[in-house]
Amino acid sequence: MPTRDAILESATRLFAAHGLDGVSVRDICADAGANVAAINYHFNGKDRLYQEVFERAYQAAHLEAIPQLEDHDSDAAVALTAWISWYLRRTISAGDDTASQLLLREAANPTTALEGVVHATLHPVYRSLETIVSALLPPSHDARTRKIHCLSIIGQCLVHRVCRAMIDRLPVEPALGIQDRETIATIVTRNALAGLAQESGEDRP
Amino acid sequence: MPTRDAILESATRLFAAHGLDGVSVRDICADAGANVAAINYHFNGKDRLYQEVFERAYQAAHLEAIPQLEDHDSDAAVALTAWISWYLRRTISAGDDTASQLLLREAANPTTALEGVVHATLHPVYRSLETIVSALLPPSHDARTRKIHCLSIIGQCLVHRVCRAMIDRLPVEPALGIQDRETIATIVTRNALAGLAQESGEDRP
DNA sequence: CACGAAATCAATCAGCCGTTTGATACGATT
DNA sequence: AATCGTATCAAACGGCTGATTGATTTCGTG
Repeated sequence: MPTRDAILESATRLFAAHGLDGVSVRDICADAGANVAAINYHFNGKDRLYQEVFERAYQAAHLEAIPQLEDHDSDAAVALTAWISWYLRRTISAGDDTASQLLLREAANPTTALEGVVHATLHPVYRSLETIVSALLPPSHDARTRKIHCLSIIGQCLVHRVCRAMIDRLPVEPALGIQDRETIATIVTRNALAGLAQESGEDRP
Repeated sequence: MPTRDAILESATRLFAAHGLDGVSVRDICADAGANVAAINYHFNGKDRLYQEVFERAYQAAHLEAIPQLEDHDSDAAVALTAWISWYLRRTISAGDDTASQLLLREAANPTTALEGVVHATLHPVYRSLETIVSALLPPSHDARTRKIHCLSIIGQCLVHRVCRAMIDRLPVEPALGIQDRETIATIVTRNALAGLAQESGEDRP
C-alpha cells in the first residue's frame, strides 16, 4: 500500500516537527500526494493515525538491543558504562530524531498513545538500568534510593535532548553536539559510579 | 483593568494545561467571563497574549533569589547544596506549576517568546550554577567539561518534572513526590560533588 | 473478458478558528 | 450638560478544521 505508507512517512515527519495540533490532515495528504479522504480510509481518523505514528516511531527506534547486566559478565560498572553509552546514542543522534521529538511532545501533552509506549518500550529500558544500579548499591538499599539514582542517570542523558531548545539559546560556549557524546558519556558514568559508591561507603554525619 | 487581568489569569491556566494550539480564544474568554473581542482589544491577538502569559509566568516564578557563591562565604560545596535545593524547590512544587508546564511546552515547540525568557531568566540561573561548579573544578578545567557538569546537575533535577508523564506511567514503586524532594536533593548533591571531585583527583588510565 | 473488492477522487458537510466591525455603555474632564 | 477616550458587547467575517459522501478508477481473480 504505497499511499498508506506515504501517509505514515509524511505524518511522522510532520507530527514530530509541529505536533498533533500543528498539522492538519490536508497538510499530511498534500505532503504524501494523497487525497484528503485517504487518512480516514486507511486509518479511521487523524487521532488513530497519530497513535500508529507514535507507536511505530518507538518500535523503529528500538533496533539496537538494550544492554543487560548479564551481557557484561555481571560486572555492573562495565554494564553501566555500556548502558549510558547506549542510551546517549539513542538520545543524541545525528539523523532521525522523530521518536524523541514525539516523546517530548507527549511529555508536555500526554495522549492515550503514551501509555502503550511506556509499557512496551520505556519500561524494559528502565528495568535494565535498574538491574545494573541495584548491583552497584549495597544489598540493603531501599527502592526509593534506587529509583532516584536511576532517574538521575536518565536525567543527565536526557537533558541534552529535552532542553536543547533552551541550551541552544543560552549564550554559553562551547555548543555541545554529537561530537561530544563520548565525553558526556564519560562524565555521566563517573558521576553515577561515584554517587552510587557513596551509598555503601562512609557513614554520613 | 479587571477584564485584562481575568483574561491573563485564565489564559495562563489554560495555556499551561492544554498548550497554545489546544485552547481557543473563545475558551479563554468564556473562562474569564469576557467578550471574545476582549483579547484582541487588550492584547492585539492570541499570539501576543501567549507571549505576555509566558513572560509573566517566568517573572512570577522568580521571586526567591538565586543562590550565589558569594552568599555562602565562597564555600562552593555549601553553595552547590543550596543551589540544588533551591532549583528542586522550583522544579518540584506542590501548587502552581504553570511556569514549568509552559516551559516544557516551549521545549517541545519553541515560539519566539522563548528567546526572551532564556536570556532574562534562564541565563542568570545557569550562570550562578556555573560559578559554583567552576569553584569545584580544578583551575585548569576546560569550558566543555564545566558545561557538561552543569547540565548534568540541571538534568538530575529536571528529569523529575520533565519526565513526570512517563515516570507516573511506569509501574515502578515507590511513586516519588514532593515529600521526597529533600532525599532527591541529597542524592543529586552527592552525585555532583563526587563527580566534580573526580575531575581534580586521580589520574585516569 | 467480466466481476467485485479495494482504492482513489472531487465535492461537500457542519463546525470551529482568530479577528473585525460598528454600536453601545461607562466615567472622567471641560 | 456636553464631550471625550476607554471599555464592553453581539454579530458577523472569511478561512480552515476533520470527516463524509457517492461516484469513479484500479486491479487481482475467476
